[in-house]
Amino acid sequence: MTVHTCALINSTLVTETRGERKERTRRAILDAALRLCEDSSLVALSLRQVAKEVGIVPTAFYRHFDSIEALGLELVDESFVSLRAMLLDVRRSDPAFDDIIDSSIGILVEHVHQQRAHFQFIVRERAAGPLRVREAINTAIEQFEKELATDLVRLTGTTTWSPDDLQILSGLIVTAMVGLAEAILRTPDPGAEKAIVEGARVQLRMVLVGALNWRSKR
Amino acid sequence: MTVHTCALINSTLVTETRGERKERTRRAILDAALRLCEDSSLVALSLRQVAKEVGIVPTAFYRHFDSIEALGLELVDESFVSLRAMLLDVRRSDPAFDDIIDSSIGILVEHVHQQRAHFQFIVRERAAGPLRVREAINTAIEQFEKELATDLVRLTGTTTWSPDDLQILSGLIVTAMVGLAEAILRTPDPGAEKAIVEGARVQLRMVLVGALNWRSKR
DNA sequence: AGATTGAGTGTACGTTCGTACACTCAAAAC
DNA sequence: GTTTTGAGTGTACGAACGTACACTCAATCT
Repeated sequence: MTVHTCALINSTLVTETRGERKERTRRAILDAALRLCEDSSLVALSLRQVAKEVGIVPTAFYRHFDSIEALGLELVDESFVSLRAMLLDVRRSDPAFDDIIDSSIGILVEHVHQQRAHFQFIVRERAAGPLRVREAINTAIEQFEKELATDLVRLTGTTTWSPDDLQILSGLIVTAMVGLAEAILRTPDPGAEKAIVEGARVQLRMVLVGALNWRSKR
Repeated sequence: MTVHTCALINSTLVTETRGERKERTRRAILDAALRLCEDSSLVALSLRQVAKEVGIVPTAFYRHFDSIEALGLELVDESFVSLRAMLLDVRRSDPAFDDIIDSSIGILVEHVHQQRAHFQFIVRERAAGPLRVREAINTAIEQFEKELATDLVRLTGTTTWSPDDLQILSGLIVTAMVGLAEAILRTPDPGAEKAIVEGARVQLRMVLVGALNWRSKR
């Protein structure tokens, strides 16, 4: 004589397929992990903390990830989706030539604020995460450098620049932009942030001046 | 009827004052901590691990530090002694003008190898350490930027450069050099490292070209 | 309608954690 | 020579850790 209740799971009326439900929990785990390691690191994050935050029992974690490290790799992928969205924004906007810097930096700053947790995760785990996570992040950043290098070809024309030098310039720009993101993330005061962003603009202009006067191959 | 043995402590014949002995243990703790957090982070380092590594009982840790965080702050100070030694080397060497870059980078690379653990510690904990540790590291790096800025005055003459722009240029150079140190630390292969160092040289030259053609204040 | 599946449960384990407290015993102070 | 001091010991605790194992029970499959 089972009472056939219209089952109430997680305080939501269910017309949810099994897969949807699983995906929802999975998302909750990813979000909880991102939130919990915000002021420490993946390497100091325990499976039990995550489970408690999500509201599941510790062993249920394994239904979704093999380990915290595997979860971390997933977060890396997810974070770099944010970054790619940013790059698309940058490429889509097609400002006048001497506005490229201001425009790009503006987009970066906006994305850092909107995806603060993702950027913070990448910056932190790049230096301190589990080995595989660090590797994944650095591979992705190298990929960005290569893409930026090909973008630069379009801007400069390939005449005076060797591919090597383009790659190196690209690395310099990426380093500066990562540095800007880091600086923003560690600066809570909006006033100080404005100064930092302005400084980054000037830095990129300096690099641009250097680039325009550069002659490859010597 | 006490046997008056010539006491053997830590397998060393003792003619050690009490203070010396304490200092020795303290050093052992600092070294052990630096070694143990090499492939994780301070935030994942336990007092018990450190104690076991040193060969003392966990509670004895408190005779030297209040907490892992306090130990971390000490390691920051210690690490920056290494960095200051490097800066002294850079300033002491007084190469021909267009060798400044090569010379400075050479010194940096050498110090990164010789003080690998310290550099790695700073880079990792700057991003992922306990709040106070992160703050201490960033304060010290900002200090470096200011010092470099005053050094740059000597090189450029203050005529065409505003103080602000000098500070900004200094920040760019420091960012690039931190980036170089990070890249070296994550690159085990000496061949790949050579390419990275060469890239950094070119980057600095690009920045230098930009600087030479820069005109402050627009 | 009945059998299968699998996300989530509950209990239970051996470890490790930080820390409290009472101790030892040689160096340092008197 | 006696007292004091303090680095290091030893035990003991409750809490958190990862994980093994047997479970439930609704969605899905047949």
